[in-house]
Amino acid sequence: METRAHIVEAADRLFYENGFEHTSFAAIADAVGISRGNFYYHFKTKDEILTAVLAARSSRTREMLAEWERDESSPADRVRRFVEIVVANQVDIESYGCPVGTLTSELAKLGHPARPHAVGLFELFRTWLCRQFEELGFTAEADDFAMHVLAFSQGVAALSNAFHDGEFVQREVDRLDAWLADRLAGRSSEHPRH
Amino acid sequence: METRAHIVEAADRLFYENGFEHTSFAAIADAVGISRGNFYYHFKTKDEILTAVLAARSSRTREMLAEWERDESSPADRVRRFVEIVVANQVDIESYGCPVGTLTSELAKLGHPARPHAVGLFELFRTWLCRQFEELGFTAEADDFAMHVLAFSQGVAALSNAFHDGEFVQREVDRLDAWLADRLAGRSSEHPRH
DNA sequence: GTCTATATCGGGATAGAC
DNA sequence: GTCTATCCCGATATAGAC
Repeated sequence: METRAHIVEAADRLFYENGFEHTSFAAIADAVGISRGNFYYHFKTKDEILTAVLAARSSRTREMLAEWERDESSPADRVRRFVEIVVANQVDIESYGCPVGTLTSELAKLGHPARPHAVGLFELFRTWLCRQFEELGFTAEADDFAMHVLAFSQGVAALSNAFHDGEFVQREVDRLDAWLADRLAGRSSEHPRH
Repeated sequence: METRAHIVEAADRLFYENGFEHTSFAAIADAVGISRGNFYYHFKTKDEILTAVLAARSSRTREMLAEWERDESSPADRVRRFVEIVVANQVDIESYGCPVGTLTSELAKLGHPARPHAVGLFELFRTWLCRQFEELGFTAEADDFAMHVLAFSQGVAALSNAFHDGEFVQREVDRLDAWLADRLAGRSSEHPRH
């Protein structure tokens, strides 16, 4: 039982670092410390383990978003918390890019049936961000703003991965924070709080 | 002689659509209409053809940027021309993402020695955009602005690939155009807007 | 320059012993 | 549940004929 969780954990990391297709069963088995034969007792096909990894990432993401919702009292701070990911995960992103974006892109090129499942990870962030903006009073623009923040994260991650430039990342974070502050400033004049 | 060019052309397209690692020699040979054996007369290793594809993309990009410089008289229009790529190439981007971003990301995960060569494609756009902003009078912020526009393109491409949403793309293009207009309006003023 | 045939290797997947 | 041994296939790469 515990072995299965170990496999998913190792595969999750290897898929992120080396890509889904490039990661062999041997590499996963090696990382866990079991034989290839034993591996097949837990997962019959490579797609099966991909499904398990996606499910694990999905529940981990849900937990993280719920945690942010508990930690940060204001929706604006929650959005800022999301924006900060590119700084908090900077080391990994510089080496391997965004876990969601790179996997979605790879599965798209492979024409893999699990692609929508990977897009579902994007949707978790999208709807969560959307809700934050709705709570801030942006009923009409909430999804537009959510997608804008999501696009920010993907753009910064892609170039952080290409150029390894921490100052660029910080400048973009500051820029988005300023954009957010502008939205909030414009809103309170037209839609005063409570 | 012409066969070599055909191979590079086919490989370029297949690397973009299906990814570098996923593309087999057989698939390239098939697309060109030659046998696998003949293939090795022109390219000895897979890395060799990748180098040729990167060189082809590099010269094609240089030509495109030079063309934009001839077509558009003002630097601002040239930047807008770049921004419009995500609309002009929307169909391909929805299916395969950005050719530069996805290849750079894949080579990073593979730990491939040609990765810096792929990053060089980003640098072509970066320095070109930087020069446009310099010509607009932004000496200090030119590279910052260039990277911001580049990040925009990567973010939009990634989410366009994930969600296939043309309206999102247009909204982001409009948003960046507005940002650019603000920069241009504030440039000669002492109190620039955000 | 182009072909067919083939060597070699790695990875996904299975069988069966313990 | 875990192991070793093995099958099978696809992919890189080579040899040599035409």
